[in-house]
Amino acid sequence: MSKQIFTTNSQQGLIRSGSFRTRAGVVTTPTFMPDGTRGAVKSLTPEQVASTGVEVVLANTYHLHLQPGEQVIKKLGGLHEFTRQKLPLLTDSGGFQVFSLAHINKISEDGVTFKDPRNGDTIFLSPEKSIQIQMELGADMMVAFDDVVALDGDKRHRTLEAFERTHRWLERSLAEFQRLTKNMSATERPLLFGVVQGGLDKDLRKRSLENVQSLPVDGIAIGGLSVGESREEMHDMLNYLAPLYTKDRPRFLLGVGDPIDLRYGIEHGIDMLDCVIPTRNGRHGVAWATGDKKVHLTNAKYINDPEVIDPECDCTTCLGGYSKGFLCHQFKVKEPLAGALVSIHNIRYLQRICEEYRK
RNA sequence: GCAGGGUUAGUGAAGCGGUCAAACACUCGAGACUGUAAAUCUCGCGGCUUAUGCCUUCGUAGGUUCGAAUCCUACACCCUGCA
Repeated sequence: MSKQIFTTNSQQGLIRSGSFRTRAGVVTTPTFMPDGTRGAVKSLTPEQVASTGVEVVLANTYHLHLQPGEQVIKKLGGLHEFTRQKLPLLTDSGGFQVFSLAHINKISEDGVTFKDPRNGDTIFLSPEKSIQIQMELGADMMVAFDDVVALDGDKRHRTLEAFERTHRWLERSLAEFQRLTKNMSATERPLLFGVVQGGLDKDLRKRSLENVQSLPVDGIAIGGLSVGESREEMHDMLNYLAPLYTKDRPRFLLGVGDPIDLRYGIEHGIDMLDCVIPTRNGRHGVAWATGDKKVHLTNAKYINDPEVIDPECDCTTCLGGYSKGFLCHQFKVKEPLAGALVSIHNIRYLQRICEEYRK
């Protein structure tokens, strides 16, 4: 049933480079995708985002549904028109909020009831609802609504339950997706990613992957990692899954983006990754420099430093000549420009890593 | 000149006889952050440091007391009334 979506350009062992088509343009892989949760990559204009060379930007169903609501965005022309972002847009399903807001949600087979942490409003998300919202938003790529389990505490016992529920929810997500796209042409139809769960249980992970790959979804998303487990545990799982992927569809590792993990993922067959860390760290004054060295720009030692963050970097911040001294000062006086400049640098740092694997 | 009020660690500001190296906030120093409840959070912030440890601090100098940042005296400076 599933057709060939992904075109491989080169393959070296488990590492592959290629491309696939979305209705908003072609995506080259491996690729890093910054998170624009509320419709903006925090503090950056679409032009600044584009300057980093990234090809896809994320947005979030949960957040945009809460505010301003998908109907508002639809009225204002859809996500692209609304956010002025021309790059292909991928919306996350809200599944991650099942995990991150676990203390204020209630999961049932039908879906998840959240308490809005801002004002206490009750909001309900289900597989169907999530797909409907993503469709209304106008996403080019969407993710099925899944059930994510934390891996660092006493919740691991939920792994089996979440694994099973994620599959039932995927079938519902897919059915809703097919219902809403049945009249669309191939060129206007968005893409749907199914999510693999299973925690740190290899047998569950394998069955989950086989299940997702057996369905006519357009892409395979690996979820439920980087949620509290150790780096070794995460890498072990990525290594285990690597030979099990089919070649016909893009593989998206959800939420992973530390340079070390990014490389590990790509070297184990991953095509796409998203992560908040380059922008969050950027706003918090932490930049990466060649060798994955962390530069804490707020450190007192940088206040007189005339050098750019990384002389080998080709981002607009480094090419623009912004010194560590300038950035240090702007962070200390809480000027938002500093966070924006370092976010650009960090996103570019990750995208450059991806580009190295495309050769 | 007379009468009040005040002077606490980098800053502001609690404390008003023992449990005070001294609340709290900020500044400052360091760190964390992986499908963003995150321009957030954590730790440290007199000195020595392994410390439930020692030493030096609460305008200055004396005094009372077993014990003082806290009470008394003098002095210095600041603020407010009356002249």
